[in-house]
Amino acid sequence: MRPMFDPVSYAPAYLRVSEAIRTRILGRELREGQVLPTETELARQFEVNRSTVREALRKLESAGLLGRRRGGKRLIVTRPTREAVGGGLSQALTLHRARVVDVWEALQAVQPGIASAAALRRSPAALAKLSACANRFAARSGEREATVTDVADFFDALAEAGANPVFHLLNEPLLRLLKPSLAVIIDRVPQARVRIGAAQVAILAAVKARDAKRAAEWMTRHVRDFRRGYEVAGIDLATEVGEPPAVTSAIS
Amino acid sequence: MRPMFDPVSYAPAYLRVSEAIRTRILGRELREGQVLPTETELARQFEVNRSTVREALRKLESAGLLGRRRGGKRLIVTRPTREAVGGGLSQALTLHRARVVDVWEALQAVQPGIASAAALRRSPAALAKLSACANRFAARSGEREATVTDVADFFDALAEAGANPVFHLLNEPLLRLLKPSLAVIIDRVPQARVRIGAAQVAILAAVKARDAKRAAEWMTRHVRDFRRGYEVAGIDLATEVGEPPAVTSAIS
DNA sequence: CAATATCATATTGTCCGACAATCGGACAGG
DNA sequence: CCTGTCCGATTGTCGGACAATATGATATTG
Repeated sequence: MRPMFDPVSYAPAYLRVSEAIRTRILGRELREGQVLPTETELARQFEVNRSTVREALRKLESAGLLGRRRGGKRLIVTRPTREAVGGGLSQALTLHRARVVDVWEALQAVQPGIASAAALRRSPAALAKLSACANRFAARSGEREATVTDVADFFDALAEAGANPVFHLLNEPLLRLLKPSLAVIIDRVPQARVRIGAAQVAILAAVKARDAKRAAEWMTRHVRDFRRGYEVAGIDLATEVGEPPAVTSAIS
Repeated sequence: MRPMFDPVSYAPAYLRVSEAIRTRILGRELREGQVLPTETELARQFEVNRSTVREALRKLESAGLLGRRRGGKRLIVTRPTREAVGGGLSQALTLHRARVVDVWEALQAVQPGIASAAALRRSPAALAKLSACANRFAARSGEREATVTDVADFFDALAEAGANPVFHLLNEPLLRLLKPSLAVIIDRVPQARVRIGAAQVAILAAVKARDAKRAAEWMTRHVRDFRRGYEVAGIDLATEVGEPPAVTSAIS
């Protein structure tokens, strides 16, 4: 039978406090960079104990809505960094048992769109950055990890060039999850570097020429190449992605 | 000049504790559904105060890694729900000043891929669910909000049919951000319902026939239609998306 | 015996007060 | 201008306390 009443809702104080602050931030009443009142002051205003305020603050901190300047003591209003968002998302994807092939499929869907957005809207500055990424990759030899980073940077610069925050944010977790398997490809597929380099050059040229269609086409090929790379490298596509443990930020 | 030293790192105890627990969860040592030790016990094990443990727990709670059964007292290990992840992401996108057109562009890139994944891999059950969504939409009249939900449900069911957790997770925030503007379209564009309904039928047929190409094509048209809808409805594409304030979960 | 009411205990949510570490800024001296 | 010194403000952490209630065991009843 359909329940006659909804369950009565109750939220502990630390939640109400964090929601109150969150609402202010989302509503732009608290603007980015602004320093939050001190914990004692917040406790006074909300009429709760400082411990309660602190629990609320930890939630917002973890959501990336609050942060602090390096070495700073006071909390300031921030917007979630791409890294933070990407970390959360890739964490979630890991727990949802996403597989290498799932990530690849998503890349296949998203990247061509990103490439054409970049071609349409790239600024000279963004183009320069993209170009720098491609050059850095081309000049690299050996150094597996750095090479992987170069590839990711290229994708990232491309997303940035598209001037679409949605693309830029969605891209981050995908790249993060791509990296480990990409490292294996770089290691085991001799021609990988050459093919990636060629694709980057072609995409760069298309973006430079503001040719969205060609940028998307090359990107499609580029991503398809990764799949080929998985096969040649002998990576099981059904491998679950998982960030290497202890990659997170806290240090002793 | 390049700094000679890296900044010395220090992490407060509540962070170290939360990272320790997070690592255990990510490493599957703590499995989903498992109840966490009590706060007192954790405090004993980590050799910190209970207040400190609680701050750590709030962080993990906020990340969606811990939760509790409805009305429950003890914390249990959970994986971030799609809603939680989507909420965080759309919050971030709001603060990054994503515009309607940005979300639309992302949909345009992602949805065709989702549609073809669905066509390739849909199970009979998923197909039935998708079909039910389409029917519900078709039967709906008036009720703007419910109609919008129907549309989102269709997209969601499609993503689910694709059996790709990446798509499914990425889809949620996009839909969430789409909704407000979609509501306006439904309100102001008379032919919107008919066109959406027709697209759903066509996509459904393609998915049923396992015709990935056709599913993607229809989806492309479908999404393009939304853009047309924005124009007809007079929605400024540069409007920033923003969730309606106070939509969050906490109640007095 | 199954279902239910009763009760004791464990656990969480919240408060209070305290203190060390350190950040931020003022201030003085070279 | 850079450096060293001081002080107050603020955070991180602790210990203890208590009310409310979820949990699990036990007694009661049909």
